[in-house]
Amino acid sequence: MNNTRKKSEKPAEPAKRADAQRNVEALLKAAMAVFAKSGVDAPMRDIAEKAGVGVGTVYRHFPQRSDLIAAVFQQEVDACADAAPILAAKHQPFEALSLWLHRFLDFIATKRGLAAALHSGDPAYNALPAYFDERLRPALRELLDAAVAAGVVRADVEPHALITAIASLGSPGPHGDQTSPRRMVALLIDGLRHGARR
Amino acid sequence: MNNTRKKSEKPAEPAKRADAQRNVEALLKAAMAVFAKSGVDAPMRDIAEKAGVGVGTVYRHFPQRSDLIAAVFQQEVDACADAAPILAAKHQPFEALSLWLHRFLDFIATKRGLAAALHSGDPAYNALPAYFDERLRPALRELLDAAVAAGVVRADVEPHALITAIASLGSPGPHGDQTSPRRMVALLIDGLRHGARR
DNA sequence: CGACTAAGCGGAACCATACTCCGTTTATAT
DNA sequence: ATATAAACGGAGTATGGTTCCGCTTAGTCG
Repeated sequence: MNNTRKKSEKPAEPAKRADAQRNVEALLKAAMAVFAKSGVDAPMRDIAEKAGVGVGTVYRHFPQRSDLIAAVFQQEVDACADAAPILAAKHQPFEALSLWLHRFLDFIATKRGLAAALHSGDPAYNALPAYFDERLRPALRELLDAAVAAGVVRADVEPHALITAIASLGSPGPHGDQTSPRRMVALLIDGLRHGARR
Repeated sequence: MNNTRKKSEKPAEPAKRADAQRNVEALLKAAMAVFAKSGVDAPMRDIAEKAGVGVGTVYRHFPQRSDLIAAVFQQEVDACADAAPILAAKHQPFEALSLWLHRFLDFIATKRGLAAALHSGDPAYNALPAYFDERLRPALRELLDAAVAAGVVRADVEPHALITAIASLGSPGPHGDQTSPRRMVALLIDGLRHGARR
């Protein structure tokens, strides 16, 4: 939880100051909370205040609002993807899969307004969907393959399709669906069992 | 093109002044142009200026920005729906269908940011998707039925599904598809011919 | 046709919020 | 302990939404 950097550190980096490091972390945490409560359009001041820093500091680390949003988003995607192997180690294949899908749904549900931001055409978000897919698809594939190997879910479901489906179930969109996303996802998961090898 | 009012006029209306009427029309026209060029987040002042009125006038007729957006949207949906019978009268069934689907695609393509607005959770937009469907589905159904009756397209395609599909092809969304929407729609239309009765 | 009246108009003024700038603070190296 | 440059904070600036109110003018009535 304290370190999301997995890639090799570029030695070119002149080693950030300790307080700067702390502030970046505080900002990400604060932003995550504020975004969840007020949506991604929440005033920057609120985030700065919640993190206990000045707005100047926010802009030092995240020159554009969209940079902050993207950073928070990536952090949460990372957390979600990282949860997959942990669940896989702790549970039976099917249960791990089911738990993770609900975990992913919860993640989507906190994204009030993020879908809107993604659709806004702002080029700052162009890389996000790819990252989204790049991280989550392999995570889900592991879980799915394990469950298929155990013969408890059918083999003809694409990870990407599942992710997309749950994402759209989780965000209320213009389709006016009022049914509980959790129920719908549960239904979807039941569907996975249908036609399993065993 | 000069009259989109189809419903019966409420006699309770105290008859608007002629200049007010003109201004509303000018505003809708200006807003349509500005939205198409700069997206639905375009500054109100720009719209007011383009329409040749003051911002106060905009707010007189459309108290909320979303009211203007909704009005423009409805007007364009009406125009699109009204195009269906005209095309049907002028062309062979398949050609009419194809032309209308492309017409619809063009409509969607001008909606930079509208999808985002719809997803924003603002209750002002809650009624729009229903209106969207209510107007366009019957229009498409006519065209589709005619084409099916002529035996040139398959019979198992739902109007709603087609509308949804084209809408998502037309708006660039987070799926990162870079392929030309026109090409994709053409493909979709070819798909409609597959399995036709004759 | 001219006066009257209120609907309608325009845009200055106000307010909220993104983003910038720069004097001050402070972590770190020597 | 001192130097120094990175980092900080928040006042300041720019932009755009929304309100308010004195002025204009369409429609009416004598």
